[in-house]
Amino acid sequence: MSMASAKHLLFEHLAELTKALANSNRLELLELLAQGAQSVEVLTQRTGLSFANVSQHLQTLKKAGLAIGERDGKNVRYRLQDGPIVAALTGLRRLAEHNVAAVGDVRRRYLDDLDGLDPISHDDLIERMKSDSVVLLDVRPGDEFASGHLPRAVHIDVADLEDQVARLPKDREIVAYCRGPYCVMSYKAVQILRAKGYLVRRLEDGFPEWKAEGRPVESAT
Amino acid sequence: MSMASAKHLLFEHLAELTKALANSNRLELLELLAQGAQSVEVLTQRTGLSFANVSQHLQTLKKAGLAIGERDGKNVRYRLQDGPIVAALTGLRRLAEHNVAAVGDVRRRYLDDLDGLDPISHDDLIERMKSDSVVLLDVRPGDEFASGHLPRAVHIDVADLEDQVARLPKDREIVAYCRGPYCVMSYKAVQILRAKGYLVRRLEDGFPEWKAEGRPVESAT
DNA sequence: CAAACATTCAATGTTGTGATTGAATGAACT
DNA sequence: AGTTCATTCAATCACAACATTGAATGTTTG
Repeated sequence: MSMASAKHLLFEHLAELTKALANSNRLELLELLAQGAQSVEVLTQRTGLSFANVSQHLQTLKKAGLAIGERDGKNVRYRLQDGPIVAALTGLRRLAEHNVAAVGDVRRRYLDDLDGLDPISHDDLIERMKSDSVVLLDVRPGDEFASGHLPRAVHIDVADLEDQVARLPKDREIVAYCRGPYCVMSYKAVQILRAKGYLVRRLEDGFPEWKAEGRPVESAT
Repeated sequence: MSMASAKHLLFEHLAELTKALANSNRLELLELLAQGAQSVEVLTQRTGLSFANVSQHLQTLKKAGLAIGERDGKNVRYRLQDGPIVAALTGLRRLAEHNVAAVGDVRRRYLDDLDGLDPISHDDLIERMKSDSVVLLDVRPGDEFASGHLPRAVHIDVADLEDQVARLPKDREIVAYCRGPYCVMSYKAVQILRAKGYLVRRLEDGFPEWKAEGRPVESAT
């Protein structure tokens, strides 16, 4: 094999991997898998696709080395393969936001406008955590919180936030987070809390991105 | 437009962008464009594809907002659009090296074995540059060096290295770099120099990646 | 062992992508 | 103005990707 063809082979492999990512349904599945392992059934419900179609896309992801399926009783639970998958997706997302005007637009229109304040960056949060000057609020569903969350985060499902708002202090800033940059739950939480007079901001991105950067996380015991 | 469909639209856009990347020929073109602006003719020569085919792929890249074509006299010169394109590609490349065993293999077999020493990281190089304890060696063709290079880098085309080796000091470590992680020129340079008793290592990745990270560069005047 | 269930497989039709060809454009030079 | 050259466009064909359907597999439960 000549040097030139080896190089060409490399691009072929890279293209093959990229093709596995280049489908809106698979991107959505990957975002869901980034929250934690899920059965095909749950993924079918959340995406609204047909059962067989979800299974087929999962096979594609598996072949590309992006996802793993493991039998768990009657179900097969899929999860992300280890590795820099979330980092690569974040790179693509940033590129899309920069280059495709529509992407930035959609996000601004539907999400940022709900907020109005800049989200807090990961680095800034680390600083604030050192001085213990913030309270972290995880507003994802309970099972996702259980499978991993930011250190010392308080968990209140966004659906229960109105009722349980008293668990949060008013004298410290609250940083809310959820699944990722397109997840609306933390936006909603900010809305609710701000209406009640809390000092609250969103965390940039969400839990999967935080974890992918190798930052500290903890799991329910 | 409901919230759910907005989210779906987002994945659609993201998939569209990713599709533009998901082709080996376009990935190769992007790598070439990352070196600097090129005419269609030159790109045709370097890739070995047909003229019309290259043009067609370039249109695809343009539509996706990845490349720009500008008339320059008789020729149209294409270059990368501004933005985090190289960063996104680096993310994909790292993912491929991690997940697709063959990619790492090919690279090791054809490149790393030529070297044997770990490349120096960008952060480490910044440190070494502060103390002025290294000499940077740019072994790319002259025009690419002219359109941008690392600060105070010495330029010797790898083809002229044997002849001009005397321009390099033997009492300081040399760090050679070229186009990127799959570029063989810096490997070759290391081979040549090491055979002559120089203390030399490769820089991790190459010029486009360095620049994309926002690290200091300079251009010929 | 049979029934129920979750998942995968195989076959099909439709649509999209990539390469090739030759014609069309449009700037520069004579 | 007409010729030359680089590039793009339009038409075509082969082939791969996607969603759908219904049948097949394999696991738990009674």
